[in-house]
Amino acid sequence: MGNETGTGTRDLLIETARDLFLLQGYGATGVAEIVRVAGVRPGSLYYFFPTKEDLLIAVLEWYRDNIYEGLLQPVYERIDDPLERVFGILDGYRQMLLLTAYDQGCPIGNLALEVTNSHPRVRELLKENFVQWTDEVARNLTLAAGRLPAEIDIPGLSEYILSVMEGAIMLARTYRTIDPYDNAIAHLRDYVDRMVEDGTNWAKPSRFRHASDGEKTL
Amino acid sequence: MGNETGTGTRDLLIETARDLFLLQGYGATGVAEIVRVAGVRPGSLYYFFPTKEDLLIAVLEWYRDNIYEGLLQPVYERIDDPLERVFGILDGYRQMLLLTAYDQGCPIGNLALEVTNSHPRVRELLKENFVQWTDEVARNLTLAAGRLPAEIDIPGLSEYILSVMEGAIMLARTYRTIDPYDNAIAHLRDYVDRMVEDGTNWAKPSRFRHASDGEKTL
DNA sequence: CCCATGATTGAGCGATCACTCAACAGTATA
DNA sequence: TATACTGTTGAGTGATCGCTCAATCATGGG
Repeated sequence: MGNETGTGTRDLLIETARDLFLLQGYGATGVAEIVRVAGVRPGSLYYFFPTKEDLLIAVLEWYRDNIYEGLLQPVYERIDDPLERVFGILDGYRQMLLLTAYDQGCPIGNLALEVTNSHPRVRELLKENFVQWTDEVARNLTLAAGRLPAEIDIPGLSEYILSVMEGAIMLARTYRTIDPYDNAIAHLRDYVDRMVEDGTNWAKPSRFRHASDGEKTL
Repeated sequence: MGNETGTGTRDLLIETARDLFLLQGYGATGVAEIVRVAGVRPGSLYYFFPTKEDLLIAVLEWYRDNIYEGLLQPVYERIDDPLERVFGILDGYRQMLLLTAYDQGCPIGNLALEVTNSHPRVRELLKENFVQWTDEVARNLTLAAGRLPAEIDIPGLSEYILSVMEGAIMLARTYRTIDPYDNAIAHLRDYVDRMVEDGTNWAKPSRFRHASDGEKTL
């Protein structure tokens, strides 16, 4: 973490690229723009990063290493209840959408669909970020497990929550209104509330009914 | 639709761009590549489309005008039950993920996060495609309304289903495994099943939190 | 002092980017 | 045949792309 040696140019480039990638995407952000905003010359960038993709990797590593300071801590300072902390995290993305007028959503989700077919290391880091997010949600759900059905699949539910959030951000950014996000979180809240209040009646989602599995459904 | 006049070059360019945008994204696909794959010269493209963005607009209009043939009809031929038709549509995306080895997800979702900050007409068409998809799901849910709670917000639930699907595709493409998609659809199936099987006990998701019994929160 | 090392400079590389345009071909109508 | 209109051609535009590199600077140790 603390890069105590050096002049700070490397960190400056990572943070500049991070912000520009978030606003414009990876492909739409040129190296020339990054170095111009950072106030350095192209050679300096390529002294630290062999390619533009290595800079993207460093940005994704930054997100992975700063999830607590940037995402969790502001929520955990306000909220103690583990279940409400999960919805607090979701509310953080809501604030981001509103404050940036839907220009910024989830940094990882933005990049995920854009660079999925690129270098394996990039995909690996996208996955690491998603897994870290999911694990943190799962940790909170485990702390609230007393209120949830015993047979609940906490990792699966956590991943489901991530799916809902990413999809809802996509719709909110496209529509440029918060309604799709609020609608999705409300449904999610209802789903979780049902587990809390009626745990014994909760059916573990397991029956996979894919048409591809053969039988014609009527 | 039936462009009976002309030589077909315009349609050929739209379909070629559609396929390349789906595989590589909008920004990563160059005009030179489109005309090379289509077997025409750059001048022909710019005879029909003033800018590359106008070609993207034509592609989005194509998706809007061909949702039935490309997405719904293959499902509706197999499945009659309106509720199962919804999950049949979702299974179509599952097949796409598997058949393309996670290279192709939802064509609209791919573009949505990439070009959200571009020309208003593009955003408008992305929205039109999402709304059309949601409306079709809502139509099916309405046909199945007899099995659903009377007070259910069908448009809201339809939009929620779209959120879940788009987020699940994002995760499946990043992880390069179908598990996140199956997990999300299973949770969605469970959510809908609960409404069908226990409609009277279903509460409209809005202000339903920690009803009567002891408050543990904070 | 000298030197090694880390860091920076800035001109400039070839390739590709979206895009242009004057010339021309094909076909139908007059 | 003459005119008009729809497409097509392909060389070529300036700008920007990611990236290179020999030269230079700053700094601390021996």
